[in-house]
Amino acid sequence: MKENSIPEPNHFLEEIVAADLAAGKYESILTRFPPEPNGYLHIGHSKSICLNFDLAAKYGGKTNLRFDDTNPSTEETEYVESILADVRWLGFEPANIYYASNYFDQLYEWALQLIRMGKAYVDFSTPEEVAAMKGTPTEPGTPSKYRNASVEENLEQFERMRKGDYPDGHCTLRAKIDLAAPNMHLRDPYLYRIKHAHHHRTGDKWCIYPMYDWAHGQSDSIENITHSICTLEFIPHRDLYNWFIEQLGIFPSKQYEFARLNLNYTIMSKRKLLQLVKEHHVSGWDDPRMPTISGLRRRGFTPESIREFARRVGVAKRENLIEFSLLEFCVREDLNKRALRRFAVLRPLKVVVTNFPEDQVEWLETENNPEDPEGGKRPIAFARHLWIEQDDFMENPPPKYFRLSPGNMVRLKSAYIIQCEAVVKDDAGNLTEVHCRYIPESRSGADTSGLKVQGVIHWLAEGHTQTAEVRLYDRLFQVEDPAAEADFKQALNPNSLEYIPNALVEPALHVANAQDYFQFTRLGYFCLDPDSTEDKKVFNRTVTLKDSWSKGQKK
RNA sequence: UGGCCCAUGGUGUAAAGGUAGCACAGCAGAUUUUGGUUCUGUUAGUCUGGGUUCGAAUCCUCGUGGGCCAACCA
Repeated sequence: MKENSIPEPNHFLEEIVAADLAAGKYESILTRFPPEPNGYLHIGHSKSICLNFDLAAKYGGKTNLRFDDTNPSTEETEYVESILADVRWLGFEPANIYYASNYFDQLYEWALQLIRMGKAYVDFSTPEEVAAMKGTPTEPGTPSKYRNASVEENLEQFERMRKGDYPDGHCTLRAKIDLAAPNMHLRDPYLYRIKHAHHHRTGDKWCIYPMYDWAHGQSDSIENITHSICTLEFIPHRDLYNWFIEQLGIFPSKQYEFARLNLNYTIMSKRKLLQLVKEHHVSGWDDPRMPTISGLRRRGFTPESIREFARRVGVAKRENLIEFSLLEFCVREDLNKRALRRFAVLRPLKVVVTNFPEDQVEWLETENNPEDPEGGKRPIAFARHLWIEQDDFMENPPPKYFRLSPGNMVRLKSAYIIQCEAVVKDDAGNLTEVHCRYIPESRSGADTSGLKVQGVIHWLAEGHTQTAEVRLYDRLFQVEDPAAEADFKQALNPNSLEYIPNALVEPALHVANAQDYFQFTRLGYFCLDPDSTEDKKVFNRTVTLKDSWSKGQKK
């Protein structure tokens, strides 16, 4: 690649790649996304996925997906499948799909090599003993009594570990590095532990499994990964990463670290997300309130909006807590352009148009998407009996209330202007009907009435509706940073989900497909939930529309 | 009190010794048959103290604040 063809970098990792390319250090770059298949991917992972794939694509390289499956007790095939599906849904296709477990044989050979070099030993100390012998950050560690066993002895014991002569936890293989190192990770780290567990890929072939540090850098090296990008908490591991590669004399992959994504009002810990699932605080990993990719997908977020979000949050090394409103902005921006407009009345209030004939239906039309000139129009029925949103009528309105109230006029979108003449209440004093007259000369597109009204509301004609269930979501937690709470579950928002079992929607929604994105006019963006049946559709609210009215009211 | 990483408006992120910019959020206005969209304007920032320099967000340094590290997790 010629120097003048190297794209302009936009963040420090791109600068590193651009500089490496300019210096001729690599002909092309290779990155990897290395999830552990012990849970579903979340929005934080999407930052890492976009970073790795986009970085490689921008600089003419490729990206592998590698499952970091070195711990059989927490990993499952279900997670492998969901991760791959999520990566693809986001719009990325890995150059290769690999597993760290593919390299178990090689890793084992390298462990033997390290033992022969006198740089690894089998230790029969208990975890507590090892912890004590590690010292503290200010005091050096003390050597284990097994540290100076002969190469032959270590080879023999490691072979017995591998053969299954010992129960779980009986001993470990440790690297012999530096017990006085200020970096605690260099104080003779564990390489292998015994786990008589069934592995999702290798089955029962092994009863010893490599630790992260022993597996990760070498896996990168085997694949010739040039830039191994991980999060900040792995910074102290970098010395170890380099040490192993140097000792083995293998391809020198390099590790770089960036700050992971944090989103306010939610959590990113897979452990905690698993807890929410297992304890049924949510319906599953794909509950639309979850920050998982599958949850966001079910909620109605588009892959494009998530990629745009990942681009906008930037890449740097300082800790951050991104505002949820940025994600909302990204999805609204995308959905505004593509979502089909439809009328839906969530909480119906009956309107009787007193001067419209009882048995007549007038067919009007309204646009499918005002942002899309090619979007076309659809017919809507107008009749004497209508439904409007309860929120769109107030008997005693505050100042600047533009909707319907006694004596006031409002435009029924794409139809007529109506004026409220009377309200009807039941014996208990509850509002049951609003009586209005319509202005025949005010028909949309043919308005000769000369009237100016400020409010425009959505509506449906009685008998020309379908009943649907609508699910409204709010933030899952009521505090900005639930992870900082003593008990994050105490911070759960009890009102994060509201069911509206009998909302009215226009008949056109009967043919809604799972991949459709809708805007229920004036209410927000919605999508079809997989819980839908032929008889009853279920819609999820992705996000509300921006609402400068209710915002002003709350003040 | 060992080592490492970090510090720019409310939130993110640029500025590689030379006018502190952009986005989101906020506020105000214009347009609008979605109180949406679009457009315009606007509020608000270099953690503190020293030093180097003609000139410091940037380099050095004393602090301060935040984060990470002593799992048979990744």
